[in-house]
Amino acid sequence: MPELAEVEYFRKRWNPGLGRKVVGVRLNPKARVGRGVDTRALAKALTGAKLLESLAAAKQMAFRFTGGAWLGVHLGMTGRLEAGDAERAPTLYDHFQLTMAGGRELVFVDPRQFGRIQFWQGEGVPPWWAKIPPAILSDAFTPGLVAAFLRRRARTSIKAVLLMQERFPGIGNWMADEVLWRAGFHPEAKAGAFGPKSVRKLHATLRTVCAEAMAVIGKDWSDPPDAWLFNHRWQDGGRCPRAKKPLVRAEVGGRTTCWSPTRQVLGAERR
DNA sequence: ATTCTTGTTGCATC
DNA sequence: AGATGCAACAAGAA
Repeated sequence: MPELAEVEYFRKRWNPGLGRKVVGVRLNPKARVGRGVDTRALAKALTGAKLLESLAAAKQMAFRFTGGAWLGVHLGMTGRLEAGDAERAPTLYDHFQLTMAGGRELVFVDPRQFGRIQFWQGEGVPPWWAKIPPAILSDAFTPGLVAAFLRRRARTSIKAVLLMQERFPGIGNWMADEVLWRAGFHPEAKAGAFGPKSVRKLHATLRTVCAEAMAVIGKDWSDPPDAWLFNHRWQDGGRCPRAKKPLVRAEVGGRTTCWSPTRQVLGAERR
């Protein structure tokens, strides 16, 4: 589920822990979400440390603690963050949990366990945080970067290319479809076929969709307006909110993809 | 019972 | 060497 804006939403769900000290760390040792993590070092560093701030970028979150300790969280497909008190009923999938001074519990829940946690301690920011590519909403994300990337992935469908985190951090399946639908490009168009005008259109639409998603979903998980593709893409018999014609669903780039055949026509990308 | 899934990675192949 | 495609991971939902 979690793409750019959902991740920002979940980041804030741990806000009740800000400024508080960790009094307990629990990682389900059998859970895959802890793969590759030095559990003992993590527990040692976080116990007694104070949570100073949280950050979100792409589909990644970072929680910074005193002592130069950082906890990274990636939600995978089904992960979520929750906060509660001692009254909170545990779920089968509470794989990682921080108990904070005052009794607040910060929990990472993830049934499918495609998500994971990371840990780092030292000066500056963790390497896995520093290497996240420039955000789509940042000045560093330019049409030139998009054009160069599309050239390199020339023979791949634009749908699959938009899902590549190394250039489009935070874009997931629904956002990719939303962008292509709004910009009027067929998901199976080859990335190499995009002309300069189409690259600029794609770049601008990426920014718009990210900004609107952050304002609506990232803010408080409000329901997106019906003018978005989002509300129609999974309904059987769903109709394009602009063309009012039936939407199509098919697998493109290995993922279920939804588009409006009257608005998204192969060839439009050549301009 | 079967097929589906808003993500990523590692590996085989081109 | 770099690009491309796909199975695998796990488990709930329809």
